[in-house]
Amino acid sequence: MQFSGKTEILRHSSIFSSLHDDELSELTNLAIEKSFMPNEFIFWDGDAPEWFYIVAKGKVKIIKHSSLGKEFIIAFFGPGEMFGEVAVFENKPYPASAQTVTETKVIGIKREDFLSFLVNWPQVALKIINILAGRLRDAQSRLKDLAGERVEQRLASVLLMLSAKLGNTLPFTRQEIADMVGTTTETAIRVTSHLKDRGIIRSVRGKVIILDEEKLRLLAEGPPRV
Amino acid sequence: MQFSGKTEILRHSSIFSSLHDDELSELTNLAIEKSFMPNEFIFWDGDAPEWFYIVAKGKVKIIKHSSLGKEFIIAFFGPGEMFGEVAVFENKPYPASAQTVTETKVIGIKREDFLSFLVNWPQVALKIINILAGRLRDAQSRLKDLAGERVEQRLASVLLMLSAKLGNTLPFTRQEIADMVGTTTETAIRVTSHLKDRGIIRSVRGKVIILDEEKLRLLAEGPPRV
DNA sequence: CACTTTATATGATTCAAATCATAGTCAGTG
DNA sequence: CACTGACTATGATTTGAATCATATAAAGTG
Repeated sequence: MQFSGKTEILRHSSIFSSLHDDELSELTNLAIEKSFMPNEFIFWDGDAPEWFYIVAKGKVKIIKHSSLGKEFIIAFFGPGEMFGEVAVFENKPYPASAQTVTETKVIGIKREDFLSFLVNWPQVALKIINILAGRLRDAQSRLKDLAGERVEQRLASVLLMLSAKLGNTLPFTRQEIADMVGTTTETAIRVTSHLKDRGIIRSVRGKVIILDEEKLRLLAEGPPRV
Repeated sequence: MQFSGKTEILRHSSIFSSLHDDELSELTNLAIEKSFMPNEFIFWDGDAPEWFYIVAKGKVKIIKHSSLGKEFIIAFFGPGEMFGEVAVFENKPYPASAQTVTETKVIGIKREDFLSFLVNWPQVALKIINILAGRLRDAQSRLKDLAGERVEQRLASVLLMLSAKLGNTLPFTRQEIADMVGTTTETAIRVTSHLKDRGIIRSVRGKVIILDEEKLRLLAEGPPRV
């Protein structure tokens, strides 16, 4: 049996890792590979939910635009992570847009093919439930932050959430951080500068390096009770 | 075969409606009923995820508190709706608290029992995926609103979301609306008064009645392009 | 039925963050 | 290697909404 790159990618994805070779090759037959340049859109908010995706290579951001055009970043996804699933499982238009950040390859599976496959593989369904639950947890935590916390706290929370996933070096510009935190670029710069002055982070062009996770956590958890 | 109230509740719940009598009675054996007075807590943010719940009667709100104690309402759930699922599926502490609003009865199923049951009933798993996807869609839409829209728009969005589920008469106080919108009670009162003056809603103590859904939708979708 | 509590209402003041403005710096490109 | 666009930086000003302060009205409660 010979495996293409597609199979290997699926094997290492978060939701299909429990499948064995023959199941994987069945799935591979349903999957196609697509390549994108940086900043290309994979789908737009409102498009019909034709495809379910898994990132093979690169980085994808899921975004929504406010009524005035301001961008809000819901999530970044890297190799092995699924996206587009909300639309596919509900059979409603994509609720957000997916745009590449770097040069990116994705695996796409047609909605109906994926759903039929899912019926026969309950353990994949359970894995998906697990991932959706995690994403819901994150979303609810961010909702609370956006509704009730100050920018500095929210920014600290976002940095912590990212570092839990990516480690201490976070490859994001202040603009991207602002769009995740729900603030402006200027304010994100001011706040990160302040964190830098206090020795909590180090800041390079296009990167933020967390130096003192403990202090950051204190910040995220509440205002300093002076 | 005789069915208790529990069975009938499960039969009419969103996730178990596809099950047949013997499956339902199997499930009923795992389920217990609990009753709560108004404003009682069913679980607290941070508790161990022992139980998965379905509302049998009454109304439950899922809330998170900001670092300063401000309450944010993630959702209200009524008869037939599940809650506590995020914690159960992730096997991590509940990410929010569940508090009754009215006198309430719930059906509880032990985490392990429910997960074992789920393994054997893929169609229930698929239904859960569907519901989680819907909740994630809502959460992401609210994230965008909180990050980028003004209070009036956010409030309009929340009213629309509620009316899609509950009809034109919304049984919530301004305080509850404020806690869903992510604003203060005073501001929620000011904004709803303004909507009332414009004939978009009617406002009674503890209730908001939507009169002009179309105008409300325009408000929610963007600032009037003057 | 007096009394307390909860909900609605509205004005005055403050404040965090957005907006507006300008400038320096680094990276990639022809 | 000059040039252009993206990124970081910082000051000045404005503003939407929070906060603080009262007041009235409706709903429970002993």
